[in-house]
Amino acid sequence: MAEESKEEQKPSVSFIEQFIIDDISDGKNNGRIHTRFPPEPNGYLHIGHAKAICLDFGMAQKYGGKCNLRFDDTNPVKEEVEYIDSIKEDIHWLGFDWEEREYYASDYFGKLFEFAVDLIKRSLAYVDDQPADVISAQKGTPSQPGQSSPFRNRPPAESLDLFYRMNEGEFAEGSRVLRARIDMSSPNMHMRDPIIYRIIKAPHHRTGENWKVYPMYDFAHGQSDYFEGITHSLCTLEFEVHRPLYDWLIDQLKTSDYRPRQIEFNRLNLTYTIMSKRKLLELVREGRVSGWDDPRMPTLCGLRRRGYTPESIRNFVDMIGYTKVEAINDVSLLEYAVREDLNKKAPRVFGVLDPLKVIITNYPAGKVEEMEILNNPEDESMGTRKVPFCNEIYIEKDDFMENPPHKYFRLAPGTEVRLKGAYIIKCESFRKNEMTGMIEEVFCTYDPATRSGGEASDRKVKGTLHWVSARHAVDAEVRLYDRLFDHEDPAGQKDEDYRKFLNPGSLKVLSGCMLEPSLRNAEPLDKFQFQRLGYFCVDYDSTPEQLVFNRTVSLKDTWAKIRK
RNA sequence: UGCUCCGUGGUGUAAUUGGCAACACGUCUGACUCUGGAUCAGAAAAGUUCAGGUUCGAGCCCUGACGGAGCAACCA
Repeated sequence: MAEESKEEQKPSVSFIEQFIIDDISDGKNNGRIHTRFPPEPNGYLHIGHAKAICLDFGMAQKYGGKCNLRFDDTNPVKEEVEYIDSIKEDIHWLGFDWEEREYYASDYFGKLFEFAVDLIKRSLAYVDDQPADVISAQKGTPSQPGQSSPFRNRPPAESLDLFYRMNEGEFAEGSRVLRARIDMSSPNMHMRDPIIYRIIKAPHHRTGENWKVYPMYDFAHGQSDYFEGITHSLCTLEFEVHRPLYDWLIDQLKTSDYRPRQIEFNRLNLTYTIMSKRKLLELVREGRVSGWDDPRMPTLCGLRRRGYTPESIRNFVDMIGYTKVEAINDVSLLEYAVREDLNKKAPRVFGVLDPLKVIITNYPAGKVEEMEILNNPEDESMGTRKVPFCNEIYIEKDDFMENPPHKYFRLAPGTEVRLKGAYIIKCESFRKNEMTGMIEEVFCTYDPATRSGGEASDRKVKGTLHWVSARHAVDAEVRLYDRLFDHEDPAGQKDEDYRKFLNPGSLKVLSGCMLEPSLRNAEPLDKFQFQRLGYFCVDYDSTPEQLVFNRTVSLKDTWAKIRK
């Protein structure tokens, strides 16, 4: 009888979703839900943005609303068109769409200017002629109240005249600003007559030379929300202290019951990486990574190149949730999310990264058999493929040991292993290079009765190895990636530069890897599981002549643990 | 020595309008397997930062400590 409560168990919703549900039931904004994703076009999107995107678009989808894409382009000196296309591409790749609602804060420069003029006329804003350092000093400190500017009570007509002339280009950058007239002794620094307009003479990527004054974030964001009819303006925790200003400005602007509401949630932090756009840019500029889409980067283009799927990122974001706690999430959860997704989707193939030649002495030298092998045991509808087998194959170097330790299940002198999808082989002898001591070739015999599916194929052996026909294998370069940093929280160490924690072994390039021939025509971003090794995807650098694979993530290796 | 926010197993999140703490990752163990890595089963692990208070009963409410984060850019 305890059954009923179990199935009634509702999936819990985040505090933000609860706010939305409450707002709908309270009839706020006529029950409309309208969100926006507002990136500043000054860098590439990273997985932290994915968390915001999934929320903004996800809430709109779930509650029958809309989500706008809005570029927050209020600072022409920091922003570049280059980033706009990449941002749009990444959002689409993640699986979301803003339809025709692609907006720019710069679309509202005219309306924003009018609103500023209105505030001046109502004595709620004034032009301040003081330099930045003086204004800053007068603001006081978080624990001491600020002091009024001598221009605070300037007559509106005078401010108005000056404001127009600022926009004509008459004054130098930094010589004058427009300030909202709120409360210089507010305990909230953002309410101490915040600067809302400054003079910038650099050309804007969309409005060109039209404007000489540009609104600050606080004066543009909430107002843009208002102009677009946004109901829920979701942003990260550091904007919490801006909310009173957001609300104050909306109060001055609104003419009906409609008003947007700002709600803050915790930003995503991941172990062993950094999320700051500025630092990511440094890594790119200093050549510490190959670019924004280096597969070690937490950027969406980097993750894409690494082999991550949009589904895995969405599932990851779903698992970590939205709260107000400043958390640092474990990358292993992200890795789990890709493995889980790729396990269902990725065809299994054989790839030998560190080849060792095995010669099967009793197998006819000229003979080639086509072994039919399941593409994905998790999903038989993915069918089978033919893999050629002959008397010379490659196996992984660490799948053979001359003097095996206890519990070693792989190939060693006198032992048997199964070659997956083919035969059981027994190691008879091996040849060592006298000079280097390296094992160069292993000689085995096979048991013809043990062919997979054959009469003796159910014979038990301890180990099963992946292999590749030496005569049919295709050569490839394989790039093995590890965490970019070897410290859990590289950016969070006081007095320690994050670069100090760069992991020197974060990229290992392997050449001369041997892959099964079906991989010859693989296209960039095609994803596979190299059996017993991990998930790999084809890199953009790959060509039919020189295949290049990236390791997305390894499989969990318990033998590696036994060894330790 | 101001304001705002936060404090639940190793990590991240849950806990119906207060009813003796759940899920996932990770860790460990076992089973099974033609992936030692798939898969399956199980275990250990917090008594909810601390101290008071209200209550029959508090992780949830109140007070106070302690700890952490953010805020003093003409950045967003």
